[in-house]
Amino acid sequence: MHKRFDHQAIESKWQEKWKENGLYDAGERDDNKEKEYVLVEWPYPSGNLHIGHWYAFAVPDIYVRYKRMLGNQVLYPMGFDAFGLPAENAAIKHNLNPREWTEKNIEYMRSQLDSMGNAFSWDKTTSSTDPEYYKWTQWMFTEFFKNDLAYRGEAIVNWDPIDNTVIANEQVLPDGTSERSGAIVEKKKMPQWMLKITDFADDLIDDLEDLNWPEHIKDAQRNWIGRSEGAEIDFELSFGQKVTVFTTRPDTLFGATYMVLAPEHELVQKYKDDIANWSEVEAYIEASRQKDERDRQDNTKEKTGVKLEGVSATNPASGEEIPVYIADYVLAGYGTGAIMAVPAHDERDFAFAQKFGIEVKQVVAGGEELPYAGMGTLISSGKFDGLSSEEAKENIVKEVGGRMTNTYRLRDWSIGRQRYWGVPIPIVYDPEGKAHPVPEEHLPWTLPEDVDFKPTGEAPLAKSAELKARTEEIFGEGWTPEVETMDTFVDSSWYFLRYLDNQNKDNLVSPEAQKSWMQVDMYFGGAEHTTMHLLYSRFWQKALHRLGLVTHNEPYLKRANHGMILGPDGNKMSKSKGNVVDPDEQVKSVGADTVKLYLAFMGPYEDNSYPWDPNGVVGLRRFLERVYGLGEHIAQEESEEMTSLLHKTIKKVRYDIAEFKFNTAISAMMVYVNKAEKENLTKESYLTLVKLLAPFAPHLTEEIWSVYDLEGSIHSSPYPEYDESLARDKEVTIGVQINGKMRGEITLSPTASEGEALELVKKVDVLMARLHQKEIMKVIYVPGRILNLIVKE
RNA sequence: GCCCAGGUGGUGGAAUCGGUAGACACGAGGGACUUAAAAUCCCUUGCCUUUCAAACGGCGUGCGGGUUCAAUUCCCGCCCUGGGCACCA
Repeated sequence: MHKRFDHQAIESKWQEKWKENGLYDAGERDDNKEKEYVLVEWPYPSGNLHIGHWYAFAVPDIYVRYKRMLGNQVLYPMGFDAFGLPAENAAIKHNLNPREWTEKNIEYMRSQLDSMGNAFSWDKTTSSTDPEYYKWTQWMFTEFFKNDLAYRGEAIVNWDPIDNTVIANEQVLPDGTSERSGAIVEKKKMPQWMLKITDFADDLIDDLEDLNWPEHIKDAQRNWIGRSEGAEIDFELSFGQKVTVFTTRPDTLFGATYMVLAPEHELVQKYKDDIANWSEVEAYIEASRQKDERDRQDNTKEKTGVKLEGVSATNPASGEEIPVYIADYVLAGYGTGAIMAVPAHDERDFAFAQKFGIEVKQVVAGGEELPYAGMGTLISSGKFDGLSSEEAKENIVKEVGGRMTNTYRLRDWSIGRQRYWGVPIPIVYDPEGKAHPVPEEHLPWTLPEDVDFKPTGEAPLAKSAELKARTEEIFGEGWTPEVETMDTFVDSSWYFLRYLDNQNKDNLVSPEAQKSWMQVDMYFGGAEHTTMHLLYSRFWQKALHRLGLVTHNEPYLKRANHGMILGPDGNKMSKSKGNVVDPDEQVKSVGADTVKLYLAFMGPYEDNSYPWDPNGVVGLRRFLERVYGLGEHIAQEESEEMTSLLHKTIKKVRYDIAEFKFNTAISAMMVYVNKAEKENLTKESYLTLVKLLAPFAPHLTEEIWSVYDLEGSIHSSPYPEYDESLARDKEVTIGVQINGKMRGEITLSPTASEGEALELVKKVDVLMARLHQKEIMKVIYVPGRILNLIVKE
């Protein structure tokens, strides 16, 4: 019989008590305890908690509580990533200040987060919009500026015409639309604040080696950074100018029969007087500029380009004169923006050469037909004939005075945003237009309030009289403020540091606090951050480390991505589809413990999506009621099997939590409860079960703990240990195969001998009938696993 | 095209080292209790053949091969789904 409990009364009662006692505060670091820093991605305060937040915060809480009960001092902080466009857009819509809107949301979300009953270290909380937080965001930016890691550069940027702002490469989706607004991204050339993430490209790849991250996440980062190993080689143009190309295949240099410059290549404009067909060339440049990024990247389209009449280049290996083209299949932003084209050994060059009637010269023997892009033996390459591609590479580069080098897909991170609700970039310009960092004494360089922030494409801070006056007052007449704000990914690139020392007025984080808590031991978060947040924050930490501002070179030791909770129909939850599951309603009807337990039970906590099943939730509620009702099965004694099963269960639950396999941990406890209900169990065993369940259902277990009048909180009690000898089976049932087919089973000690096993077979009629008058040729016996009898048919 | 992850009952999933495939939960079917319904309890539930019932029958972890006494697990070749990258030289 299930025993119902009043989850609303129980949950609010314990949540209040825990809060009163500060039970989960991280507190002062106690060096007698091992530390564990568990991080989850801080939420944007949209004003309403959704089921994804539950999945992201309540399930890791199982691990957090488990670690606490193991005796670790655990830091499990929560804060708010509160700058960004939604607040600004909501403020425009409701005609109020983004700060008001944000603060109201934070307050409300805080109460929703409390209803989860998680063991958050609220004493360490912070918010990106708190001036005491963004003061340090700005300070680090000025340090980067002083050390050439932040710079103002003319760059081709991604312009989002809906949000009216620049966005970073990482924020453009593969289909050329904006990750935020969905707008088709336009390319614009404009001055931009950039961070030199490319300086760390090699470190960002190489240091992955030592991280305990899933391989697929590392792969995705390596891919994103896109290191390719090759060489830079100089070609001389007919009017004496040198052009450098990048190639991964210097071994094919003798086969380079033409050269291509990107339409945006600076030399094209510079030497327009030398180009005989300039008007045609100019028209092509204009046309390719008009194409949006999607068209330009569509490699299924026919190649286009224009020959630069009157211009030629010299192949430095063969000495041959070769024609020069501009074509938009060569990208200005990658490599050197110029290529040597080898039609015989590159598919794209081949297609282009076919169309324009350019010579195809094979220099690598290998494939049956051209173009052949593989490696092979060199031919028609002068003194290099007969060498393998690999051998030839460096030799040829040396011969022509080139240099081996790497190039990367990764671009510097553009962080300037032409919007209001963000961290002001702490830069002022002197009357000559030179940029200066705002000195530390004037930080935080506050976000002005006197701004009409409706998006016009122009940065809203430009309209602030206060900011302008402030700048002139501090720096002098004619000085002007920078009016852009920072990408919100900057805010979240270092929040894990501020949590450690959230009250520190003199430093972003003290070395002592870092020594106590760094690095993040376990970082749970969404898969969508693999090439954005995770890459940015690794860069940030490395940049700080290079400047000697932090103690560690990498922020996160271990990482697990989780997936998404889908609507009951299997689709992504959305208001328009009407498939949104409201966690508040669920908490009200079945309770926080049940919601958490259900989310943990759906499947392993990994990058996989699960549909919400309204019936499934009920099953977990039933389980909790059975645990609650199990108190009525308490007896003076219990069977040996019950004791053994308990120890097996403890072993499995401990193992599974450590592996984030919360689903099988729960099912193991279900198995135990199912059996205990049919028999009896001692009070001691019952309370052991309750402790085992405590990380999964913190409210109900605390309630049961108090009913039995036990000291303190269950969540401060030690997690159950198991006795290996009791957890071991005395008897096991194993399968018996005849010629590899399962034909029966026998029950015996896991250490029984082969002879004993064969004796037992004789007692099984079914098996004996099969074996009748047959000779056993071979016996395979794996104790505790299988008995396989090979007979002559 | 390249890189990564995955494909198991009606559903979510389990099988930790190559050793009884389908734990646990949901759903479904049958029964008990009830005036009735809900809740709860008990039984059945991978598929197929034959059967009153069944099995000591056959099949079965995307498909086709292979290794092995034994394969969801290892190897080779495919197909499909999801994710990342992509005119990146």
